[in-house]
Amino acid sequence: MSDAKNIQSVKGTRDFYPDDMRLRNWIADTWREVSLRNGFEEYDAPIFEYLDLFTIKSGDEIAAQLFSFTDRGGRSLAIRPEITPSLARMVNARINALPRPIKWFSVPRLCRAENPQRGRLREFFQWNVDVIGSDDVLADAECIYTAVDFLRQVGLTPDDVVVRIGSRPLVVHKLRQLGVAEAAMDQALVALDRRPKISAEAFAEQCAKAGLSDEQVGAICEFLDVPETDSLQQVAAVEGMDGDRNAILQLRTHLEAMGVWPYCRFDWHIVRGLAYYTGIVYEVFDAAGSLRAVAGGGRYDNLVEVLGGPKIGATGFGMGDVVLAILLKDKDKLPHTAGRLDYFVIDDRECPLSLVLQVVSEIRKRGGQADFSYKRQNTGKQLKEANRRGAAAAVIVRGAGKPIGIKNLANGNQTDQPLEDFLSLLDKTR
RNA sequence: GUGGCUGUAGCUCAGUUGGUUAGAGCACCUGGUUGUGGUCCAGGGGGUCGGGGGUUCGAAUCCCCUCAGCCACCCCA
Repeated sequence: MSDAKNIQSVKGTRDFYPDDMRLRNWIADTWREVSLRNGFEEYDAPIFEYLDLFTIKSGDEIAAQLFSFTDRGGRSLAIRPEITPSLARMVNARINALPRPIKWFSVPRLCRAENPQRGRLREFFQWNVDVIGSDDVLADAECIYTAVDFLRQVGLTPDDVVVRIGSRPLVVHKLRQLGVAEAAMDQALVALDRRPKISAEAFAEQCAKAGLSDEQVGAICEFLDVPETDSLQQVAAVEGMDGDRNAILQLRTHLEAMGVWPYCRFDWHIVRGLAYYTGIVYEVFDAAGSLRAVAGGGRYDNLVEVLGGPKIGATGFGMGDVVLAILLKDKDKLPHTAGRLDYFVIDDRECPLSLVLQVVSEIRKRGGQADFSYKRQNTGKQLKEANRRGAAAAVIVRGAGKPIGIKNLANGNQTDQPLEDFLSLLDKTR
């Protein structure tokens, strides 16, 4: 092995040791629990797809951001950077058979060939929640409610996180009123989306590139910058967009009725960078604003059609595990999980190993988590091992026909009883 | 993909203007304990100083390349 090489994990990837895996499972399990109680059903798709599935929606430049390869049959494939296109593909395939609204969620593992930074890796997990087949703003409200339901469940309060809600049609409408050309619209929105993240000079440059005049930039910024308390009157004053205005007003009414409005606020700066959003959009941030967005989403009524399906309304969001974990750690909301075991079986005195193995097997047969020491050593050592393993209790076996001891390792209390009684108790609590 | 900073045991870090065989705490393992744990005491394993090359009598230390992490761009589905 003189030519042995130390191969490290690939840039932007993570190893999940048992400690890390417990955290990952806790996050994913909580995502599932919240999804299910909000009426969403789980789906999944292949981890790689035809490259075209991803480029159709977002253009060829996106190809630089994903891991693509050619298989032995010459097919251009890519590891999924998001799951929404797969979702659209799956929904399209059975569009006439699925009862609507389609409320689905997934916890896919995704890969993007980006440069890793704090809160951004090349491989990560993302909770996706979508409602397809409804134009009603109730669908948007349900998605936002589900996101907040999760945040609340893990102990985050309105002091910790905020859902900033915007409306693309509102901003587009305003830009039209200001005389911005349709052709410049997408670029203008991209500039506005970046505004909080870049310098004033860079923003001016972006706007100039989009063909906006200084007057137009000044007017739209003035419109976006109003205090949140005035945002509703502001919407009411806008003319000629009744449907989208009503959606905004109803959204707030629904979220108030569901009791999650304290987590939310209108913020017209939120327009999302991607072109395919068509309605209400939102992003979840930490209150201090020191991290990237924890989650983001909105309505995308054209996407299913673009991917070869009927024109059908859709809305949803994604929440990544990386920023979320950082936020939870900052806020001291991570669960203190430890390796756990129900019983650690110990042999006392001259108890034969075969009896220990029998007891272990009987406990396991009844669904109890049980383990034992591979070493035949004194009771003290075995108890030490039991403690190290995080066992709730030690089962001390003394010999055939003799009572066993059940020692609670948290408080040291020990009770003796016949093995049969112990096992039948396990049967009952099973 | 571009630039800046960083890189010493599993973890947190020492390591003095380059100078013997690179250290500490925690963690891990073993023993003290023919026998009821967490404490304590003693001992031990584990690092080619991220990797490669160069300068030098001599490199963890200086130089170059590379890999990775963090940060700023790009991008953010």
